[in-house]
Amino acid sequence: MSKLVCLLRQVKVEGYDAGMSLRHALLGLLAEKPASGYDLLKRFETSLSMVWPAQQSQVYGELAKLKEAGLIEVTGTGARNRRDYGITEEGRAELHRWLTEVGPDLAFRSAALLRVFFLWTLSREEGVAYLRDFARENSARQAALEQVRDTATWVGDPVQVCGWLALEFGIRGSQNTADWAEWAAAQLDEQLGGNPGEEPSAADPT
Amino acid sequence: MSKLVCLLRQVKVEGYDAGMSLRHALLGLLAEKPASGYDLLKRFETSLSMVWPAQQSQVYGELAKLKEAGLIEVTGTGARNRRDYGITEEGRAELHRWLTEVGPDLAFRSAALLRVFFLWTLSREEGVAYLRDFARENSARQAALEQVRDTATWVGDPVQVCGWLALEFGIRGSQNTADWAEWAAAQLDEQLGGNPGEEPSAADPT
DNA sequence: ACGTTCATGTAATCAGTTACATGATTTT
DNA sequence: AAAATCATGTAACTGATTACATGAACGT
Repeated sequence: MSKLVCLLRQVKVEGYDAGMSLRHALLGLLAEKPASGYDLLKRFETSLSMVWPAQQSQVYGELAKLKEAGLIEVTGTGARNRRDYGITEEGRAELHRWLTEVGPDLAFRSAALLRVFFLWTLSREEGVAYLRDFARENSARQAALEQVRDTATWVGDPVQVCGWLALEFGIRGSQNTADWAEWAAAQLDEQLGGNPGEEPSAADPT
Repeated sequence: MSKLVCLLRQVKVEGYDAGMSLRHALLGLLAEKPASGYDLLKRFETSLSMVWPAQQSQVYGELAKLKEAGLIEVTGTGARNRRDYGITEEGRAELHRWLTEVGPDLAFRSAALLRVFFLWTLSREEGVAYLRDFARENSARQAALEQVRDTATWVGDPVQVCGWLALEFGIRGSQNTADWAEWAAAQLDEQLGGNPGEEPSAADPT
């Protein structure tokens, strides 16, 4: 087995949260003010899409479960079969528990980074192109997020402040990833210097 | 609707890869050399755990499907019912397609970051504690990964180089996240300055 | 009248997690 | 002989995605 594999045995990753993130995301949104499934859905398509995307069917399904569990309740109805949900005291308690008692969760999945492990199967040109493309995509996102940040003011409202903090994470993360990808492209270009052709580098079969 | 929500409408996130990442991860690992399900499993528990964790049941199940699809084949058997799989030409072609034709995928999920959106429901102390804890966890991971990096040499073998690039991403990402979390804790402390008690800040109900 | 947006749901499927189950081989 | 490790699988369930389906209200 390779060195990297052996060494990484020390750095263990604990499992993906205690699940239930969508459930708590809905509670968090409803803690601000009552809303319908349709309203909540739009939040998942915009502000929350970067950290926790969710589908329409999932949102409506989860709302039904939350109502069943007594964590939210119907607070009003409107035109077109609209139902507004509000968070209950039990719901607020559960949200608080999730935010304070469940330790932070470092787990994440990235298909883009997974591919980096297998870049050696490509030619040098292809591998470098992949990394440069990744860098470009991240820079583009960074620019878009920065524009959002600079268009509004964030002080005052605590709800807005938290959104701004998350946004700033997105900006820094995109920048960081873009920088890394450019660096990695240069490294790959250098390390695989003696392998210019279409042929992927041969694996050492030991 | 709040400003953040409106503004973020511009920054759309395309869906989570074209799925199938585990499938391609297995192909990538087998592209290096033949291995058994058990061998592959250990890779997912170590080097790949940071970017794409996978369970035992999932690995064995996916191997059966890959074999069925003709992307891998049994290349040998050993003691204790062991079967070694090797990648076929079709498998290599599919891996190449995944690495080159499917554009990079920026989507990711983070329960930790999701919680940041709802930190305003906590007292200032609780919110700041959450962020500082997050910073600490990320610094710890950074240190662990740096130790791994500094224990081995990475030049020469292209397979190792790619692992090293991914490892470096983990280090930079952890550092970046830790820095952000410390900064965010300070911001939260400052912005919510006038709210020292146990009481969460009231939401603006407009 | 007609198209769009609002608004909710269901069904089928796939991906991922946890738990259970079994037996062979190697190490102590 | 017992314990640990190697090695594979299945079953039940939860979480997530895609597609289908419907209808009310609003704007033009």
